[in-house]
Order: sequence, then C-alpha cells, then structure tokens
Amino acid sequence: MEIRELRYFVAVAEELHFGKAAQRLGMAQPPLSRAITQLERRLGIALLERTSRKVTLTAAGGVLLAEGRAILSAVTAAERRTRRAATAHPSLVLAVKSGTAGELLTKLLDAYAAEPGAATVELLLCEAHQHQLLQDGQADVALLHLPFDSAAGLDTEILYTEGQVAILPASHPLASRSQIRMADVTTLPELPMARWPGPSGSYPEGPGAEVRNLTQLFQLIALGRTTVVIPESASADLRRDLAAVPVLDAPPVATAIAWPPHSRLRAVADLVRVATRL
Amino acid sequence: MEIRELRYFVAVAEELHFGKAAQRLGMAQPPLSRAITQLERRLGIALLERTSRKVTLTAAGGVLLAEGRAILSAVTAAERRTRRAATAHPSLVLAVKSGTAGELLTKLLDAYAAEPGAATVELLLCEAHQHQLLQDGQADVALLHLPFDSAAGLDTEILYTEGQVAILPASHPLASRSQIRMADVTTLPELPMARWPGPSGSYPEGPGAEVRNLTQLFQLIALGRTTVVIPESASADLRRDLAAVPVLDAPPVATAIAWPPHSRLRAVADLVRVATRL
DNA sequence: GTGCAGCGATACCTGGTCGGTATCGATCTG
DNA sequence: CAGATCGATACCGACCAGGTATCGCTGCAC
Repeated sequence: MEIRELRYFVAVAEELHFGKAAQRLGMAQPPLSRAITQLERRLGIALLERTSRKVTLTAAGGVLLAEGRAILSAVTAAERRTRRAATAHPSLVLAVKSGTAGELLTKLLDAYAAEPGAATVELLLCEAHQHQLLQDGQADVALLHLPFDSAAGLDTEILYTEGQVAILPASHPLASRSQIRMADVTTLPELPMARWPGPSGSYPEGPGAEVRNLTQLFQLIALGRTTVVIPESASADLRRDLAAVPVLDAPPVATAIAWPPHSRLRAVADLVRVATRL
Repeated sequence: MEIRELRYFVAVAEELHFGKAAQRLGMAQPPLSRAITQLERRLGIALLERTSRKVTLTAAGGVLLAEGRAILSAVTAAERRTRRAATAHPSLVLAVKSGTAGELLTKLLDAYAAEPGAATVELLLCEAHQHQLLQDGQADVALLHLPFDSAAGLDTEILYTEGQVAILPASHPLASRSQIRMADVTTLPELPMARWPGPSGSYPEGPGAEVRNLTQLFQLIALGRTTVVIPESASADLRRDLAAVPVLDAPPVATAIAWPPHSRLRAVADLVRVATRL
C-alpha cells in the first residue's frame, strides 16, 4: 500500500463520488477509478460498493478510512518535523489556546528558558484542537484541558486540576450567588449555553450562540445572549460587566502538557520535566 | 513522500550501510542509493552524511527515522485491520501477558460475552510488548501494567492498582518477613534482579538472569539464582517453594485496558465500557 | 417508453520512473 | 602502492501512472 493510493482512497471515501474526488486531487477520473480498483485487488477486499448512481463504504472501507486519515496526517507530520529538525537552531513550537493558563504559561516559559541548552520556544496560539496541530506536526508540545480537549494518541502529564465557574452577566440574578449547580445554568431558557466548533470546524446543533474564542464569548455573555461554564483560571481578569460563580458539581478540569508519543526531541523532554516540577 | 521511500530510508538508517540495507530490501544497491538521494532532494534536506567508508544520520535523519518507523507500523496495522474488518464475523483480539490478571480476565470476558451483540474475543497471549501488537494491528485491545508497559500513543483506562511483592525462595532469610523495602531486595549480591527483554528483544546489561516469562522466572528463583519484584496479583497460586513478601516502597502498579486511539470498532468500545464497570 | 444526463469502467496511448548491470571514484588497510 | 570496500553514476529495458476518448448502466423527465 502506497501513500498515493491512500490519499486517493481517502478522497473517494470522503466524497463518495469519483468525479469530485478526482477534481479535488487535481487529476482525471479514469486513473483514479483504476487506482482504487487496483488497491482493492491487491488487498483482496472490497472497500467501496458502487452502482453507477451511488458509492458507499463497506465496513472494511470504513476502517481503512480512519486508519488512512491517521497515516496521512502522520506523513505530513513527519515531513514538517524533519524539515524543522534540519534548520540550524530548531525551535520548539508550543500550542496553547489563546487566553489559557496565563500564569502557568509565564512560569513555564521562564523556568524552561532558565534551563541549560534551552531552545527558543515559539508560541502557536490557536482557538482549539491543539490535538490536530500535534498530530500533523505543526506543533511539538501543547497545553490542553482534559477532558475537553482530546488527548487520543498523545502522551500527557497532568499539571494541575481546578474547578469550573459559570460566567454570567453581572446583572443576572444568579450572579450574586456564592456558588451554584450545573442544573442552575443549563436550564436557563433565556441563556442557552454557548456552542464551540468541533474538530471539523462545524458547530453542533443547539440554541446557544456559536463562538470561537473567549473574547467573542464574553461579549455575547455581556449582551445577555448566552452563558458558559469554564475552568476557573480562564476567568481571571474578567470584564467588569461579567461575574464568575463557582459551579459545585461541574467536573474538574485538568490542565495537561501533551506531546506526540514518539517525539525524541530533547527540548520536548526538557520542557515536560520543567512543567511537572512547577 | 511515499511508503516505498520511507521503507528504503528506514532500512538504510537502521543498517547505516547501503549494501546491507539493499540486501535486506531484496534489491540492488544502486537504485537504493538513487532513491535516497532523490528523497533528500525532494525534501531539500540532508538525511545522511556519507563518506565512502561510513554512513551516519543527521539530526533531521534521526527525526525521520523515528517518524518513519511509526508510519510503517501504522501502515501494516491499517492493512491488517482492514483485512480483518472484511471477514464475515470480525473477532476482537485481546492481547494479554500470559499469567496476568487471572481473575480480572475471567470476569471481563464473562461480562463482555453477556453484552448484546458481543463479538467473539480471541486471546493473544504474549510475553510482553502488547504495545507493539496494538501499534501494528495484530491486536485490537490489550491489558497492560503501568508504568512497566509503555502506553505511548495509546488510549488507556485504568482498571485497578495494586502493590508489589518480592518473590523469594521459601528458604531465604527475608522470606519470613511480613514486609520489606526495595533496598532489601535490590542490594542482595547473591540474588541479582532478573532482567527482561526490551522491545527490540535484547536484554539490558546486568548480573541478573535473563527471563522471558513467569514460569522461567519462578524456576530460577526456586533455584536461588535470581529474585524479582512483581505485582501482587501475579503471585497468586505461587509454587510451594517460593514466598511472596510485600514491598512497602515499591511503586504501585496499575492494570489498564489500552487500545489504539482512532479505533472505531464498536466491540472495542463495548469491551472498555464493560471493563471500567467491573 | 424513449431520450437524456450523470457516473463509473474500459481501451488505448505516452512519458516518467523504477530496478537492474556495469563501472567509476574515493578511502582505508597492510 | 595494491587491493578491498563502498557509495555514486551511467545507461538500459520494463512497467505503470496519468491523460483522452468512449462505453455501458441507471435514474429521471416528459
């Protein structure tokens, strides 16, 4: 099985249409058809059921689609990392959600910079899905929030855990309470919970506002359009017109440092060691 | 970058000798040289330093070697899993170290078999390194012992934790103690700690005996040649001529269920759910 | 039911590339 | 300095990837 064949198969499996897949791949349809047929023949397995009107995945095809996606991103990751390792002074790319872990991040960067032989750390600020950045090699290490961010296939080390707070307009009746419960906020019909985009970039269904980052979120909360339950530390330096109320029964959130499992970079190992000692 | 090129590069990087690598790949040396050169040209990066007497890896080459190995095993895993998914009644392959988790395993298998729509579970008994079996697709799920077994790049769920015991000849002075410390056993000059093979199959340096499984190990302990500290549960049904003494300060061992992160198999999800409920 | 449009498969051609053999050039050994 | 070792280069034949033209099947419109 070759990368080329995998790329072709993934395209067809995602489009479920040979013509569109060929267009996406920048090639003509006939060689694509042939390549897929040949892949199936070599594996001795049907990956797609095709009529002249519809293409569907077989069970085996579904498995190969999942595995193939992982392999393709691993390949682009390998290229990126190899290329980066070839530069004179390879830097370390740390992915963090903007607005996250303010104090921890400062301490971590300071402590690591003091290490002998420390690499320069580039910060890759993102809205979410650091997971993908690690998988396809755009980042070397990431700070993420468990269990919200997926850590599938990553090595992690938990740095600390904290409770969660609800963010409400300062004028809201619940804002003056010293603590509340999940049920108190999730059942407010006038304040539906905000929705965040999934890994594909699309939003789940629901009544709440669609947001991408804390600034958007806080603005919408101030306008009385939505509310949210987030880790305590993300509510530091809150706007005057917002209030943070501890939510007793919200699941605790762990901030973890994560890296791809076969990373051999000395800088990653150093940074993780420093982080766990903080 | 194609799989073929990666396979070639990994072979050369491991052998550090074009001729031997070509032999291992079953091809002549010149096309191999050319393929590597071309890979380097396309990446725009030197992966190997070569004189006519010696081949060494560059930093970038080292990175690509690590990434490439992971990719190659992911590809063979993808083929195996796809092929397995194509069979009429795909079974679930569970990898366990022989002699491990006796009672837990029985309960797990029974509980899972009672699930509606349960797949048949094939047991893959191995000496160690279930990690590799999951990575290259020979197994779908595994039971492993943290922190001994590597769980890098796997999703895990901890089932339970337990203390460790030292296994000693029944006649040994320490055998009658109700508890001991690590220092007591690691410093016995006449009983050096047994050595287990690493992932490559080779043994670390040391004075202790080389063992592959519990049967071998227990025999050597009974003969007064070695000793070992292992999880409590592995000492159930111990031979008469051996004694198990709790080691107070040995790190606790967790038995976990592990699976590859992008596994979409329903059977894996079911088995994990059942396992965590035990 | 007939004609048409959409879609995947097939037939056939061309150029690139993969792998093989022969050989060169450099370097270490004795 | 002769010989051995090892990677690179030159050259050749076979194969295969990709392109165009076209076929055959299947819904659908009227």
